[in-house]
Amino acid sequence: MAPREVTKQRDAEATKGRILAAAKTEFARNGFGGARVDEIADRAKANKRMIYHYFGNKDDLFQAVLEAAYVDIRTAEQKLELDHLPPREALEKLVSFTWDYYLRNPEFITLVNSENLHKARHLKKSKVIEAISQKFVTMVGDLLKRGAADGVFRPGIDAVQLNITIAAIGYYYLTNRFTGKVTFGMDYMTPEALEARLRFNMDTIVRLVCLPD
Amino acid sequence: MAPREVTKQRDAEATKGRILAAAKTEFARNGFGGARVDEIADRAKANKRMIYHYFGNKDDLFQAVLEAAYVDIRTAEQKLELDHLPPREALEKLVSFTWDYYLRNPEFITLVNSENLHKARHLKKSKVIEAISQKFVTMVGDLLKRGAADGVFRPGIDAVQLNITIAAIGYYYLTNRFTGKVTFGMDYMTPEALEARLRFNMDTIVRLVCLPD
DNA sequence: CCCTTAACGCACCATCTAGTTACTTCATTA
DNA sequence: TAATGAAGTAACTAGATGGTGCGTTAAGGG
Repeated sequence: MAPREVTKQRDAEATKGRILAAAKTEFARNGFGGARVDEIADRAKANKRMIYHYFGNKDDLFQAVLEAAYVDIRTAEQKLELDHLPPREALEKLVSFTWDYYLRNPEFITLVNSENLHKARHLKKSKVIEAISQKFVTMVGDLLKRGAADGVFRPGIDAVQLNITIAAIGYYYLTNRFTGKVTFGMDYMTPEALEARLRFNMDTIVRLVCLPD
Repeated sequence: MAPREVTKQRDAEATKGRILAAAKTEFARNGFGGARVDEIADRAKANKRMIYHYFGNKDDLFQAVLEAAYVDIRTAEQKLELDHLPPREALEKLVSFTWDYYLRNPEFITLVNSENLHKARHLKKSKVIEAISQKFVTMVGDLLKRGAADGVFRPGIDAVQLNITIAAIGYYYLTNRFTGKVTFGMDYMTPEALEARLRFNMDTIVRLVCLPD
């Protein structure tokens, strides 16, 4: 008889998955220091002992969450297939993808912020991250070369600087929306505000990269 | 006989100042949650009791630190006197000032990050911040109007969006330099890297705002 | 020179928190 | 079906942490 997956009472993979998901939420909400292991256990409907059993300690759990988050965004980026599009459309797709990703995965931003507060001490230990990130830089570098060859992009643009800028103009807007609301008095998250920001960012990048026609 | 300021054994203002400075360092280094009140007391060479005497509790102390930080940057901005310069030079001055301020006041960035993690709950309670921030938006708005009237800036640029972008491209680079080093493999803080980033950012903003000549 | 006020210090508490010990229960397989 | 190992649980600990009670001492006015 086939194993009844549905009503399995003990399922290591499922428990690990629930812990990871709960940890992501808790770490994103409170940062590494502010996150509580007990809270993660409760949210995961798992016993705290299981966290230590599967992940070792709080630091290693955070590292696992962070690695998964990076793998997720880098994987999504690879699926963009920018080389199938004309340069300018590819550039625009990259800008709106980055924006949408941050919007749909708000945990990513907070996790990265927390990790930078700790000087990337978890990410440093990770081995998978560097390789997949390098592929992304290459992808954007290839796009820039192609656009320049086609005479639609300015030549000589640095791929890393451009990547940083595309990330920055979306990321900063979203992560600093709370203090931003106090200082500028505007709601950052209305559909109109979000749309206006994407338009502004698109304009910024196109003016930076494209040659006037 | 004149009071001997030097050898004063009890000095409320001086103690308050040392506590505030120590708190700024500790909060910036570890975030609100990670900061330790005992550590602040030690660093300030003050008794922990004094912190609660002068500032009430940890939250109120953080609020005081944050307010001081915002007052500092907004005051420095007001001293720029952008209206004494031709529009394009004024714009460039604003970009490099923002960059330099973040570089010289790394605590500012970390404090703001921590405050946003907590959804600006301290800044919200503050009364002084909104007013001085509004003055800054007005300053940039006036510059944009003047530049457009002079025919050197594109008309219709939103002052708040521009402010956010100028901040973003510097702020993001600096706050995410640790994870950035792991993912992109470059040292963000060498003099050459810093100079290259400022040049790139200047270019980004000029292309966004100025009309081609 | 005294006396009130405020700066300052010590020792302590209640609570929280990462991590552990010792145990029970289920699933698989020989 | 019995054995074995992994999944899961509850109660606990040691140390940290924000916050206080209460006593002491310096400063400055009268």
